[in-house]
Amino acid sequence: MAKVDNTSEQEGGAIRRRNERAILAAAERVFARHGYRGASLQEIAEQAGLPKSNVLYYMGSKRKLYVRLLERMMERWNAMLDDISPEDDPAEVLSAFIRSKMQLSRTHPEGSRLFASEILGGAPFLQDYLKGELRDWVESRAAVFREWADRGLMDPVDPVWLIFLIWSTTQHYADFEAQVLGITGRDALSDQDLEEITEFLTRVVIKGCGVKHPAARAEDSATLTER
Amino acid sequence: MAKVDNTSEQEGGAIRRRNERAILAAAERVFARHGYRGASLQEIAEQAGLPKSNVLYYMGSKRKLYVRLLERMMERWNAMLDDISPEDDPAEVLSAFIRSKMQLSRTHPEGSRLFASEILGGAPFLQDYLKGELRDWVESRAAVFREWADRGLMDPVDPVWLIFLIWSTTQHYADFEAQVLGITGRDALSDQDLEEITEFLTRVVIKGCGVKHPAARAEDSATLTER
DNA sequence: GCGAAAGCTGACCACATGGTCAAGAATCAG
DNA sequence: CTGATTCTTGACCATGTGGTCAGCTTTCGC
Repeated sequence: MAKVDNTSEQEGGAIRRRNERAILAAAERVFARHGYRGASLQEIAEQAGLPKSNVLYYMGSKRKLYVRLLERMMERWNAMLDDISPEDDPAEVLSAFIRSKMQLSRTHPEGSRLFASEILGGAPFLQDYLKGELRDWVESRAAVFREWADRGLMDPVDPVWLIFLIWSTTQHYADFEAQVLGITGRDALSDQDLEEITEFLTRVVIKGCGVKHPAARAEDSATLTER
Repeated sequence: MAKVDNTSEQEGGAIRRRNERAILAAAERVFARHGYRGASLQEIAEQAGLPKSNVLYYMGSKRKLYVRLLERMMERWNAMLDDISPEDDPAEVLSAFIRSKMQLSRTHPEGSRLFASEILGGAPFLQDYLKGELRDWVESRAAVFREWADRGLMDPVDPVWLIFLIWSTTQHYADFEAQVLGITGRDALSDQDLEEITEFLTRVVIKGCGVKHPAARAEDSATLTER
């Protein structure tokens, strides 16, 4: 029957792993570009350098392949969701937040676009994730932001809108890459551009939300116990 | 032959206008949700309450229908691109900029998503527009922003990144509506929510870019000749 | 009222789609 | 070496796709 349970990551022989990698990479590109419906297994197979039957053999179905890609992307996303506490320095947390999200757009643009395409289509596969895990995560962060505001460490802005601001601005450089390149007249954004943008966003967010003394972390955490 | 040149807007009889409206509205929804390839004329026809043949009769082809929708959206976009000059008050211009873009997301979410889907797919139909008209428009605005920075009316931020920030944050509430609703746990965003978000974004942008006294426009333009 | 133009639409076409399957080829554990 | 498992793939299928077309009805100017 040749069925394989996809529970583990490192399962299967070398051949399987190699082919699955090729398929997943190709599929991510094609799904990102054309959406779930618009993507065709034929095109994915061609970009992976395999016959269509082979794609079905490894992935089972178009739906399973798509879901697997989404899950992989959510894992990447979760990987950067380190917890924070009200004791942390707001400036540093926000800065790290923007930087890591920006790097996700940089290192996995296709995955970002895949995610965007899914949401754009009404999130038929991710609805539960959005209303569950992700919502909880946002709420927990929002609570910390509010605490900071209460302590006078930043302006009392709505934390959720702030998170959306950071998500949208960083995601923009992956999702709207074609627009960014067309308007700036470049072939690609350099590492330097990305660094510049990251600094710009960080600056606007921190200054715009009235975050206090961005470089006073060491003092703060040191004085915490003293007070 | 019953061919019609699409050059003018108000052409055709009442029947034609009514059916075209229904088709365009349905097509905008379907294209926005599934992308160009993923959308089917069958589904568009059903949502418009017409047989598929009728859609082809009015629109000629899937491609022409899609292009027409994009052009309509670009017209809406252009409609809010009133010119600005370095003499204007930065705070007021940026505020109006954010507000009008936010309203576009509000009044035409499907159109916004259609546009997003096109860009996400690499802008195969809009490349020329991006590299031409839109780029020029951005450049002209950027020049004004730089002038403001030179005059000390705002921080010397890169105007292009600032424009992208505004675009992405406002567009977000149309394109990622599913995510926003899922996370906030609402059925829809109210007018009040939108107003709140608009004020938040305006505040962060203006404060974050160090724009001087937002409400001092009259003075400024008055004192300009005196100095 | 009449003729022309516009509107309508089911039947149809070539082609692409996701998916199945059977039969052979390659690999690998013992 | 051998038997079993994994891998490979072309042929095939039902269904859906964008698009054409002929023939019909409706509308409208005169």
